[in-house]
Amino acid sequence: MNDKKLELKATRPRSDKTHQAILKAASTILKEKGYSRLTFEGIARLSGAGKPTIYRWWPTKMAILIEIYDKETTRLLTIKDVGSLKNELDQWFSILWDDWQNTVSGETYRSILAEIQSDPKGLEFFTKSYIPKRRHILMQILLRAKERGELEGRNLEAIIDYCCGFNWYYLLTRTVPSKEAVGEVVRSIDGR
Amino acid sequence: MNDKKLELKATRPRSDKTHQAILKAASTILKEKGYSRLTFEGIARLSGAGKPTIYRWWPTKMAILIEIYDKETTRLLTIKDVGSLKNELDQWFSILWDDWQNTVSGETYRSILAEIQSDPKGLEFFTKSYIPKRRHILMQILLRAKERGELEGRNLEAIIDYCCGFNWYYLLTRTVPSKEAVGEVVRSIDGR
Amino acid sequence: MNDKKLELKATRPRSDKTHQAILKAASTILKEKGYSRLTFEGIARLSGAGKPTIYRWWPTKMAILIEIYDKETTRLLTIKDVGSLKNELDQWFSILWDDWQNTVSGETYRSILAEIQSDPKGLEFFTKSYIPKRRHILMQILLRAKERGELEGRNLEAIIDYCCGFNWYYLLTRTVPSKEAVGEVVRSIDGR
Amino acid sequence: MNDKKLELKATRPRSDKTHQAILKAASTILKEKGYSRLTFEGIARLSGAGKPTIYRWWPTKMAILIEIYDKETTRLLTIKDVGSLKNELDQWFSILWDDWQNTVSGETYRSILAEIQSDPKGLEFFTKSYIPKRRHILMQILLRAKERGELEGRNLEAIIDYCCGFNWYYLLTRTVPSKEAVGEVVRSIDGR
DNA sequence: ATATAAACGAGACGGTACGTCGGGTCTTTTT
DNA sequence: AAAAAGACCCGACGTACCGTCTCGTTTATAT
Repeated sequence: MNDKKLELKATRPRSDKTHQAILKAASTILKEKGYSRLTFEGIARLSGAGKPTIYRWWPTKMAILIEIYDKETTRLLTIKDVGSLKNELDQWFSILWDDWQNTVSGETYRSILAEIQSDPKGLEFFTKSYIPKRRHILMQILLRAKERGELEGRNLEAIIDYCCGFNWYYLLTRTVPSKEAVGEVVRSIDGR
Repeated sequence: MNDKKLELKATRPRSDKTHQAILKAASTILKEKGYSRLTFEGIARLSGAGKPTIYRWWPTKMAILIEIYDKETTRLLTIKDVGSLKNELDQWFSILWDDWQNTVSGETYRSILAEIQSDPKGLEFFTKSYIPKRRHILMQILLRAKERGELEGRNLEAIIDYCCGFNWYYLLTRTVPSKEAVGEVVRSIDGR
Repeated sequence: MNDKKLELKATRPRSDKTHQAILKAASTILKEKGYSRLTFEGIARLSGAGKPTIYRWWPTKMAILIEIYDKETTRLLTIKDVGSLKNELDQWFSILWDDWQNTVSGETYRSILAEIQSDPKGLEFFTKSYIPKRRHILMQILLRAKERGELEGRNLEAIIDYCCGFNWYYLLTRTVPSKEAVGEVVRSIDGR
Repeated sequence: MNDKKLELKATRPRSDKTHQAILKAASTILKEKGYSRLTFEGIARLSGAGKPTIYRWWPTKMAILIEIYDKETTRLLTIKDVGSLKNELDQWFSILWDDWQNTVSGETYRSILAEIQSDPKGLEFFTKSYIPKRRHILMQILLRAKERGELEGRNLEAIIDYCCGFNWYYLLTRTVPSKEAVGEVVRSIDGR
């Protein structure tokens, strides 16, 4: 992937302009029309790219969605150690929902969850390659807490399951959790 | 709806045979081909019914899915008071996952969650009319616990949120929660 | 085909308006843009019909071409017995080329000949079912001459071959035979 | 074209290997898949050449077809004077059909005829530059006969028209003329 | 028993989108 | 400077479903 430059070929390079135009178009459609109107046809129309060009680089809708999502959410990858489980969890929820609410990333993630219900390969990729990366962030928070002596005897994976599930529940019903609701989840983890 | 009998007309009644054939066909397709292959066209083909007949009674896919789901899950509506929060929660998780795993209801519920991502009216109906009924079951369990003096100062709605979310998380990734994972969730509710 | 009415089915009848609109559109495109621009896509666009509707009734381009051609050329089916081989042949050539030049039928027939070069089923249909009908007209002229004692010992099928071939040669090169050229062919048949 | 060598430049010469590979590939596809599968894309794939290379040297499919056809049919250019119109015509038909049947040239010529129906420039080239060369062969036969006193008052061009037409008729319907059919044509020319 | 009106199967219809093939052109590196 | 090769935009392919429509047939009341 990163050693592409090593296998030099005499060939026209991929057009970055087109690449960006396609992502932009997809993202725009998601924002303005929503997932149900996100079609390869429409992306091609709006971006000015040809359908075959899109299929060449993103064989499934999932692939496009993932790339859009990744562009918007690099912030999440680092939750600073602030010495308190509660604070770090609050920060995690806060950053996540700030993103999901204020950018297209919420609609994008919702779309990914819909998409994997009808695309087995997408499901495979998402659960095997994508989710772990994102669970990892939360796991680090929990492990730091453990080092501090908290979370004795707790099943950290299960905690992550219901934390994520909590978020998915709101996302999929197009609602936003109240501070109190988030507070309850955090309390259920750090035992008050 | 219920006063249909009052406006008597000389008219042919709805055919129950066709009604059942359509539900059967939809359910079969869900089981054998999955959500992505569940189409009105296919249901009509398999059931022998005409497409307009299906549209007359179920204007959206959601309507069919809900009816299929309801047929399979009446059991869930009653969790007996066994005097222990932990036991009742265990029972709730156990019955739910037993259903989802061993009948078509898991695939059906998963399909509903996918469907509401692209059907605003379906989302409206599901969140306003359907989810409350199902949250109610869990709420009763929690309220019974509260009467026993447990769950002091807890946000019961939020607890239900992450309980359901936990289930959705597994359902949508086509996995099944381990006993340990369920145990962790239960523990997080009843505080060990 | 003609006893369709006997096997009555309760179904929406084929829309004649659409049927005619499609033929009209195809014919217009042929006339204005030529065979190379005759596409199902374009016919659908111009006629306002859906592509599937067109494919339902005319599985190949050939089928449309044949129907267009038939609409324009019923005149040819009857060459009157005027008592003279030469006169009847002249009449045949004259009517045929009058049609081919002044209506879309020339372009249509040319298109058919191009089409059968890449559509084996079209070729099969055209040679087995269509050409014979049209050769028959010429054959009747020759048989009438034979009854009058002309064309002794001649291979009538071969005569038809080169008569038709002569016409195809001009049609395919987008030229029109001169009177002298037609005269020469006629002379070669009736032996001056 | 021939003074290319005069404008010597530090330039890479056209690769004859590639040139031959392209013709070979085109010819192979014609033989094995037929005209409808003869595409620039496919030729590039099979020959290993890039599409632009092919377009540089053969701007249209016609150009490739002509070059393939020419490679196979140099024999035809000389029909010996054997002192008899009938014999020379027989020889002409015989050599032509022997070629068309036993090499890829029949499929090639058929393809050219299809191609000119959708390529105006190809038609122009074919009728103006190519057909005359081939008609010339037949014309020489007829002129020799005329010198011998035959074909008095006949329109030689028209005779060539229907001779060629006769051949095209069979070629385009993927049939082969019988000896009797050819005999009839020859008889119609030399008047028995 | 008979008229009536909705329910029904069948499937045609105008559409949208699918995923793919091929046509020509462009841009880059290699020779 | 030509060759080579893959990327590109584009148009069309033939198919699957969508949701609506128009048919002729069936059938349980309501007269």
